Amino acid sequence: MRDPETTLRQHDLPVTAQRSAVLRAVSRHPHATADAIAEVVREELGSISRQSVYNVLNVLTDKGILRRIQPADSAALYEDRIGDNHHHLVCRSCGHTEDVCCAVGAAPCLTAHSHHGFRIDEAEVIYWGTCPACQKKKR
Amino acid sequence: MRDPETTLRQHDLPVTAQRSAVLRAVSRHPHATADAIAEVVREELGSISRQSVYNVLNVLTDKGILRRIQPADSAALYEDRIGDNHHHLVCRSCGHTEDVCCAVGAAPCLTAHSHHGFRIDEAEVIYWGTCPACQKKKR
DNA sequence: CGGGAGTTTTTGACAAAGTCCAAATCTCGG
DNA sequence: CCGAGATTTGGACTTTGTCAAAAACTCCCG
Repeated sequence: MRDPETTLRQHDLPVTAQRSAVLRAVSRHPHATADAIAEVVREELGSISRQSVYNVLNVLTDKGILRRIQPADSAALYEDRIGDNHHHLVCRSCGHTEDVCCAVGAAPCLTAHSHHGFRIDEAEVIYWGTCPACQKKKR
Repeated sequence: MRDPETTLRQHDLPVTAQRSAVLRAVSRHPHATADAIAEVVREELGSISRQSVYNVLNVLTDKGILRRIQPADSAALYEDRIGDNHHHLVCRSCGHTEDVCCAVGAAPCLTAHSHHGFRIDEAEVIYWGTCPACQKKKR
């Protein structure tokens, strides 16, 4: 992603230190929670209010600059990588999350078509499992 | 599903009024929240504590008698129908949820196989869209 | 460069959904 | 019918997030 200030201006958003720092934090820590992002931003700026982190994340998500994912049993996670319709792989025991491109090219069952009269606009896929580190621990 | 008492005994769980009533409530109201289930149970039993509803739902979910789904921006929902790997269709504006059998038989991209060293045990799919009722309202 | 209108940020209260814990109650085998 | 062990209850607490009003800031414009 290009630098935060340019990104903000392209979307007609006033540039503020908080917004730039949040963007940088998300970019460097994909799949971080709002709380984790706040901590990273504090290292850069010294301080930021909890509410501002939420304000910024909400605005950026609404504008389509960030993507929010909300796996079960976890706070919302944010990521930088948008527009490529990738999915996620989440570890049941530690929550570690990784990106996954759909294994099968066209993914026929995920095409947005109509069912039950619904107008479908997105198919969200989460693969649940156990990450390598947690597999080791259990043994 | 067979009657609640039989189901409980089959899983070596002591039969209690609360458990039976919760099972009946979920069976008759698929995709209900813990709160909604509590209300239904109160109509049957007169009262039940919030904590008991959670206790029962957790035990039943752990035993595999119920399935819990947790769509973004919603409390957890519970359902009766398990073991057939169906997916869900959720309305973005009213939250209404319906079951969907995977449109394509074998759903190749959802087969549990390994990625990044993860041991994958489930692929969860949520289709997001607008239900017929909400489509009408917007026009 | 300075002023001001309109946004953002901050602070602090509040809300929803669950969990934790200890005491009271209930279930079920003997 | 008894008692050990499991379940239910009530109340406090936690986490994640939102609301609202006041203070601070951004950026346009002269």
